[in-house]
Amino acid sequence: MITHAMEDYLKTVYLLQEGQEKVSTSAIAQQMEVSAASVTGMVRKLAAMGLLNYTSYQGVELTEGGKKIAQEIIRHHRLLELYLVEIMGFTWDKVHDEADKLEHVISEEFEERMSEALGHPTTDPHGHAIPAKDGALQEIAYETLTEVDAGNSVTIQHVNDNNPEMLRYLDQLGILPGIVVHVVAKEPFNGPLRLRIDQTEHFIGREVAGNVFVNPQTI
Amino acid sequence: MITHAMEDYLKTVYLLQEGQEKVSTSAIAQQMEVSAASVTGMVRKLAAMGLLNYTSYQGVELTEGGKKIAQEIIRHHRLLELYLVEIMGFTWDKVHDEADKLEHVISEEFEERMSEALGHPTTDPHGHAIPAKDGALQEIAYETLTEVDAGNSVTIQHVNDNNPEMLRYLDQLGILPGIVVHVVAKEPFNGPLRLRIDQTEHFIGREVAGNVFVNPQTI
DNA sequence: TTAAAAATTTAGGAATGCCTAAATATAATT
DNA sequence: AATTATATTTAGGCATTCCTAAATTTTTAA
Repeated sequence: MITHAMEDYLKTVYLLQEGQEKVSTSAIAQQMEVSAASVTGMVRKLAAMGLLNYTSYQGVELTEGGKKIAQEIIRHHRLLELYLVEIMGFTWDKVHDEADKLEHVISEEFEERMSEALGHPTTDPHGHAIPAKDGALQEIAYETLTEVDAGNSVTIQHVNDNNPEMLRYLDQLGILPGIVVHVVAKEPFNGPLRLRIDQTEHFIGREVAGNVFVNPQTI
Repeated sequence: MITHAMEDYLKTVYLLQEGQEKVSTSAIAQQMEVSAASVTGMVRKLAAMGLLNYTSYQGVELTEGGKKIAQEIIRHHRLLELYLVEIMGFTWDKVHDEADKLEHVISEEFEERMSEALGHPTTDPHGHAIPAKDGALQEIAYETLTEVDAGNSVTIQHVNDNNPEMLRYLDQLGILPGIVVHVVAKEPFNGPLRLRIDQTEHFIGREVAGNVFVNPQTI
């Protein structure tokens, strides 16, 4: 039987797994804000269930079965986020926490009816891809704004969704998925980035910039 | 800290409490499908938290604090049921189970946005009253169809929502809240009831009739 | 009123999921 | 290669929520 906690672990491993193949227990612990010891215990259980492969001290890797469950939960989460914004009128900073709770309890029918109401969407309000039903999610490892050299224009792809305050700030600046941003300059010593969006200039710090993922191609 | 299990206990006690003042542990156990021993344990904990009054062997009674939490959960449940039917297109037999899971995890904002989308409704799809925010729920103890004498007409008030199969059956017959039913006859030895709804006659068993609550007043 | 039946509680235990502290394995550095 | 630092696991515990079986209290009935 899959518990909510197990679903959370599988989701976390799935999202951390992008790029790398093996995920360390400490990375999981940090992401989930639980102790490393707790992760070891849970990972053993999930390995015994065949949902991931685990070798002591070597990290974990999801099996196909584990991936399927993770994708299902991520689909729930992202559909919920979009539904909350588009249909229910939530602001985009509030939906992550709400979706984190709801993702574990909604039925397949609930999922399907949300998808229908939204016209079977493919991205959530923060720009993350919504996995298709039983379809893999292949998110490209975009670079963040901090990595863009001055003088280049980029398109915002997605932003991290777990910090409501930062989301409100980004919304205020108009830094939203799909928007084109020109990086005018980057101040040295981890100084602010000077951005131009639609003739308006903004200065944002490196921490914020590191949470904004962009498409390197200029449009 | 209030857990989901505690919320379920408070909700159950609240609904059982209507009419009587004290609720026995065995009644709670039967309703929740857990052992009587489990109820004793939980009831002690809830009493220690000041959410209900409990005397050994004498049953329990919610305090004002306990009532408030119960009402909140019942409001969630019934708003969810109506939202699922009216906005999301669920059939009325599916919404009870979905609402039972969701009622514990939705935020106050989610509750408020549902209420708004529904125009601040006062009854759910099965005819149960939706408690107002911080408002008491006073459900009159209606009689069931089994108690109506032959020859009388009654208005369906509400139906029990926990048996999907029975709900589909009632829907098929058109036995829905607000509908007027004439009890033509009642066959002896716990035999069927002969009903007339809009010129059409139906025969239903006593078990079903016992789950249909009606208003004794003829309209 | 006393014995039997029913209801309720107590005792002891299991599963889940988290924790801290101590032990051990791996990686990095001199 | 030895030592230090870091990462990971093991051991032992705690809270929650359920269970069964045995003991106790209350109710019912002879």
